[in-house]
Amino acid sequence: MEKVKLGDVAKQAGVSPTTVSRVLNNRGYISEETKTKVRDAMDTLNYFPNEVARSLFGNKTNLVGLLFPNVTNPFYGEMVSELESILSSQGYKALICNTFNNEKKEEEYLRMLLANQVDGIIVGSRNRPCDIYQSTNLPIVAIDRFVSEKIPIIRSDNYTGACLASEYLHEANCRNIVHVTGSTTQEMEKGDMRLRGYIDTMLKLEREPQIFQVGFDEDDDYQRLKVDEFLNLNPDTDGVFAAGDTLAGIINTCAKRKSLDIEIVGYDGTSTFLNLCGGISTIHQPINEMASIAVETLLGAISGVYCEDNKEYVLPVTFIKRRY
Amino acid sequence: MEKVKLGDVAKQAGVSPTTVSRVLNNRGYISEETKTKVRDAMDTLNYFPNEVARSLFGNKTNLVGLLFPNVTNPFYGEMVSELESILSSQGYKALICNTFNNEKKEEEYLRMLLANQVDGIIVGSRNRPCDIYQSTNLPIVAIDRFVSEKIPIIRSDNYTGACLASEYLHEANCRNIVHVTGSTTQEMEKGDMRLRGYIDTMLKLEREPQIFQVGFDEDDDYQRLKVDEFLNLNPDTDGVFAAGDTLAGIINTCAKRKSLDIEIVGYDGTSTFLNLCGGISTIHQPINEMASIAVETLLGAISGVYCEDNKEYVLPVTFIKRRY
DNA sequence: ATGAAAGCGCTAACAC
DNA sequence: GTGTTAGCGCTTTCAT
Repeated sequence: MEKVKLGDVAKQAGVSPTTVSRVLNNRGYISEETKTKVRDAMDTLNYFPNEVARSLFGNKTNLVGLLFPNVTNPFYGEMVSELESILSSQGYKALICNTFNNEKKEEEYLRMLLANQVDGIIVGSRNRPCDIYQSTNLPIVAIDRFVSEKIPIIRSDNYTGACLASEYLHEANCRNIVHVTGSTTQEMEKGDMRLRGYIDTMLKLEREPQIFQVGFDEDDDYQRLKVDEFLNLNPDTDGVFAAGDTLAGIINTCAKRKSLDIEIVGYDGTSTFLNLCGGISTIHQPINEMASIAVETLLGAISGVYCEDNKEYVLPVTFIKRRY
Repeated sequence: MEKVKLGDVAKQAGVSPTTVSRVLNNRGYISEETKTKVRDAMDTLNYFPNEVARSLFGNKTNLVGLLFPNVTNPFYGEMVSELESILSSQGYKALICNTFNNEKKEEEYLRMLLANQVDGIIVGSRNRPCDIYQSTNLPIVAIDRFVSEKIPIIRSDNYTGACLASEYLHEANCRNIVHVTGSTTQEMEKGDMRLRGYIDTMLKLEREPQIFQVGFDEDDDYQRLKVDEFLNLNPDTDGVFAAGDTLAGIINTCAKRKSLDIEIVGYDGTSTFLNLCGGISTIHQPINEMASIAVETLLGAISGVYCEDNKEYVLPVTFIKRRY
């Protein structure tokens, strides 16, 4: 049961390879007669073309690299799922890469993707971008992350989302509102619009911002430990704006175990979170729209559409209130 | 900034393409002198080999197809994440395919994967297997699903897991224990060991099994609706073994909204679930081990290791008790 | 120890 | 309308 190739079909149909190729691609003029002859041959031999050979010739693989921290995180999971679905509907295939926010891994993956001649990349890793991004002119778009001037960003309105969350907690009469975030370095803080939105809102309300940082690269158990520790030291906390839903869930569990009643607002609003975590409010990012725009922008770039420098697509978020 | 190819390196180094290829692959005898000459040329030109061309020649792509319902589901998300990580560490790349349990989609993806010359496939879709599986002899392994005699299965011990869950609910003094499952067809019920474990346990305890089926292909909102309806009709339900954690979460939310106190046990035990859903017990599947074995088995098959017919790897589960 | 030439499976000029 | 030929970028016999 050897692999059937174009030449075999040609022989079977009694024509030249070129003719078979023409039938395959619907190019040039071919008589209906030979067309059916070739099609029959294909059917009986159960032929399908070798995409690797086609890619080599055409310099086009229809392959897109998806570079994200980890599909285990529901936000990235849903994003990747949606991206793949859209890409697939457009005839593209998705290579998945879990970077775990590791610069080194990201770099390796990038090399791999380039070597495999992907037509484009969608990147959502959150580590410092590596140098390769500067030296390639492969079409790339980024999700909620700055990579380089040339690479357009698709993100939700983090600042407004944070304001909504903070205002809600204020209006819910929380007395000690804390923002729990993954950001840990100065550099990250600078670009962290969720943090900025929180701080600005608190200041506007003439309240003191209170930030608690858990490393977002740390594993869940470590985060749980840190949160636990924090709540022990600050048992009067009664309002939390968490920078992500997973963190919100962890905080919720810790609070419940201590019988603390804390009003929590998360960020992301994935369907997984909405299903699993009924009692927690959140800021919903429009993942589907973000994915749509990301793919559209990428495929545009692939087909040569010029994209201005520092382009950003900022999509609106919505507050989802839930208290069972 | 054209793409650098092997020939360019050869020219730069003043040697033949063959020599460059030899250096690249560490084959044959080459003097240290030319080796460094070639390496320098590669460096200055920033050369990396075109994997598509290599694949075409070598008839090996190092590509593996991952065919799963949807990475949005935390179980598949973590499974795919883990599979990709392991594959990547072994020099393989992962093509992700979300089938949404759609037979037609699965078939399209399969064709696509075959056309793209993947070296193997790991499949976790739950629909009826399509015919292609019979006609190919590409290495394939399945996660918790029968595809064909030739295709080994890796699964957790669904039967024992269901027994553990049911026994727990019994011992927790639940008076009305219901099993909520996605299975809807007779065919599915037959192979559904979680269902069987539940029924057998109930009978052993001389209790009446009570099954409630929500379509597992339906979207979340529909499931929520069905569960809601069920709880309206059966408000005395105080114990539920849910066939999956997502379902468990949905049931939990519905119950809380009705202020019903229901002891729930889910199935999967993903880290996402454990993070987001603090109060619900579950049966934990060893996803990492399953992924390990799946990849090991697949790579074995790829390198020609024979695998007996109807091979099954059944991994032990653990009960995780949680009530905040 | 190195190079020339053929070929992986497919496509596109260019002929006829 | 259809076939002949060359070539995508790389690897590998087979010479030398």
